[in-house]
Amino acid sequence: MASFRAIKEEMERRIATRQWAPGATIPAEEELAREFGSARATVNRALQELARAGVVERKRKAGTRVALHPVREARFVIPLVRQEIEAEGADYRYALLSRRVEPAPELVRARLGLSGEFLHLRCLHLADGAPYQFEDRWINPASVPTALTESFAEISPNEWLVQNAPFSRADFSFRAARASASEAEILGLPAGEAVFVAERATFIGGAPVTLVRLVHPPGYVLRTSL
Amino acid sequence: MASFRAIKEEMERRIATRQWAPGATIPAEEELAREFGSARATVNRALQELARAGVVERKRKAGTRVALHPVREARFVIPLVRQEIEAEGADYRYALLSRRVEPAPELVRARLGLSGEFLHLRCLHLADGAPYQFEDRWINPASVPTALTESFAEISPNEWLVQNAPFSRADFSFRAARASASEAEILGLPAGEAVFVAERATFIGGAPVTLVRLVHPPGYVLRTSL
DNA sequence: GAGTGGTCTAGACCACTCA
DNA sequence: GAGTGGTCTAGACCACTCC
Repeated sequence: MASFRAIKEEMERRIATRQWAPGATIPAEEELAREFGSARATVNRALQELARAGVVERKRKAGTRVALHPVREARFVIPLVRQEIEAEGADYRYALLSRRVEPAPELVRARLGLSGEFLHLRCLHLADGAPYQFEDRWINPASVPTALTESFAEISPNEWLVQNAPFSRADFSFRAARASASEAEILGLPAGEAVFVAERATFIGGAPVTLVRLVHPPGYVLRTSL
Repeated sequence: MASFRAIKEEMERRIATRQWAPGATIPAEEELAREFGSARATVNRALQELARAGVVERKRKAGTRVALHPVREARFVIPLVRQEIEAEGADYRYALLSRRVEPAPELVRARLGLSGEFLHLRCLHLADGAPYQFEDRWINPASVPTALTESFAEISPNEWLVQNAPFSRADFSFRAARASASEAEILGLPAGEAVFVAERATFIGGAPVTLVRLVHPPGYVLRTSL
């Protein structure tokens, strides 16, 4: 009896020792199942996990090949701003700048694939009194109806949504940009300063939940390790 | 007949509509299998994927609950520059700007925890003839001795290291910055333009391998999804 | 057309954890 | 002890893709 974990480890070993060389096609599932004395489904599970990790590439009919350039994956945590700030030992404060229900602009339609009225929130997160993150958020009332009855005066949309709006898929993007006039004013920066912009769109079962743009002043660093 | 994808989507819908509320325990696999008219293994696969995505939490005997704090981690792939450029259908070119063996400056010592002579490479990656990424790299000859005999005239250190220098740990950081005078010149930008800077330090068994600083002109976006 | 991976089923046993 | 998820099997059919 061989567990799919044991089979996966043995396969990793063969790849590491180049017994299965980069670019080479490895035996078909059925043959491996015979070799390991297991069911094909078990071999299949091991191979699917390796494929997801980028160690092998699979195609029907063509078979399974050892990846030439193993794709490394990194993970990073998505912290609550508050936790991020408090972890640095700084004092966290939150301020709601505006709250409106309004039609989504083109940018939001493009990202979420939906038009109509959204709840639009703008707020500022401060660390020790200094602007740390400007949050510009659009919430889809069809997915999160209760958001319409929440004032967000005391709790940030960030924290509220974590508690009230699960999602199944999220798209992230990160870029550098020059601060717009309004962003510069809100963050207390000279116009055109280099800011770090993170954007996140979340969906639940295909329906858009929220789109948020987070703007950080210079000095902010997103870190991760592997 | 219900596919595990269809079942997963239906489950996401129930969570979205709060038919299954955050924190609530959902029916056991066997019961769901009866309801969907499928095998328990199929329901199990749908639930495992939801659990991996952080949408639900599962414990033996206790059952499956809708997660209160969905998703705390995102993953992103670390592509080779060349693949990144070619994936966009652009023409990739590489140019070595300089290659020297020299003492590590303070910044490198701080990041890698090691002083002494390093191989210092500066190069440029172009997409359709336009600067796409400026790479400033320091390689530890103690960890990668064969790097000293490689000219890097034809192959970028990026690709060469993937093939020749395994690593066991990596630290990443991402930030926005204003381009320095030399960076602006190399990338063909006005001085002070907002650039996206990625930094990566890699280690093998505790010994530093390489430190690289990658600078991208405005317009570059790091994407990931979950 | 044929080979290979993708998925589903029905049943079984195991492992963990709660009461 | 008992309930629930975790995994495995043996067999089947399907879907994609190469030839």
